Amino acid sequence: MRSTFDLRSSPCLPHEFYNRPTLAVACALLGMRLVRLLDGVQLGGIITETEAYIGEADLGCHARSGKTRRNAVMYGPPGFAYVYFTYGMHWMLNAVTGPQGFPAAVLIRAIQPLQGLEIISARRQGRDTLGPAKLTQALGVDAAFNGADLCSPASGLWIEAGVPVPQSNILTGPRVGLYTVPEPWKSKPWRFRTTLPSAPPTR
DNA sequence: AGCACGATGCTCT
DNA sequence: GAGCATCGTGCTT
Repeated sequence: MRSTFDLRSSPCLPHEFYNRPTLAVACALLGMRLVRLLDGVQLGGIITETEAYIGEADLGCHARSGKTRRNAVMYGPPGFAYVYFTYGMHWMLNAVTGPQGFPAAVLIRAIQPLQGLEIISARRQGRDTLGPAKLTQALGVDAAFNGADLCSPASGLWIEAGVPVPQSNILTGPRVGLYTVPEPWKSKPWRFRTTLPSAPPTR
């Protein structure tokens, strides 16, 4: 039984994990474990839904109009958090992917809570964590984490290896909420979901 | 179970 | 000044 946190071998996925085509990373992140160290307690869960946003050519991506102050982190090295604010109240968490200089990221849309269940439930007032703004609220992720290193526990927010998700358990579909984005970008099947590990409800 | 809508503020043109 | 990579409530089937 392992009851203590092993500081000698970092449990985090390495930066190279993210230095791959964004679609590959979006798939590979399913089943991985997102962890937030909040007030000395680990809150975390299995990533069950992601979306890919790929380069300036992708008109659904925030980089569609080039580099700005908001999206600058996406142009940086892979394995860092791109966190932005939207709809006047919600924070969104992305993992930057691909080589430095190429603006791309994976939006983490849902987790199934695994660690710190009571705190997560309290922060969510008993409601679910299936949704990009819901999970950031559950874990306490906000502007302070824009640019955070997802490959180091020192950042307080990282991603570890989790449970393997076979290809047959991955569902794809169009990305959510891109109402005014022109085709073909609006319909690209760049949303990925899994029903593992224990069949959370879909939304 | 599914729609309609209001909340609320930052970013970029 | 417009447009958001959303959520929760409340109302209708």
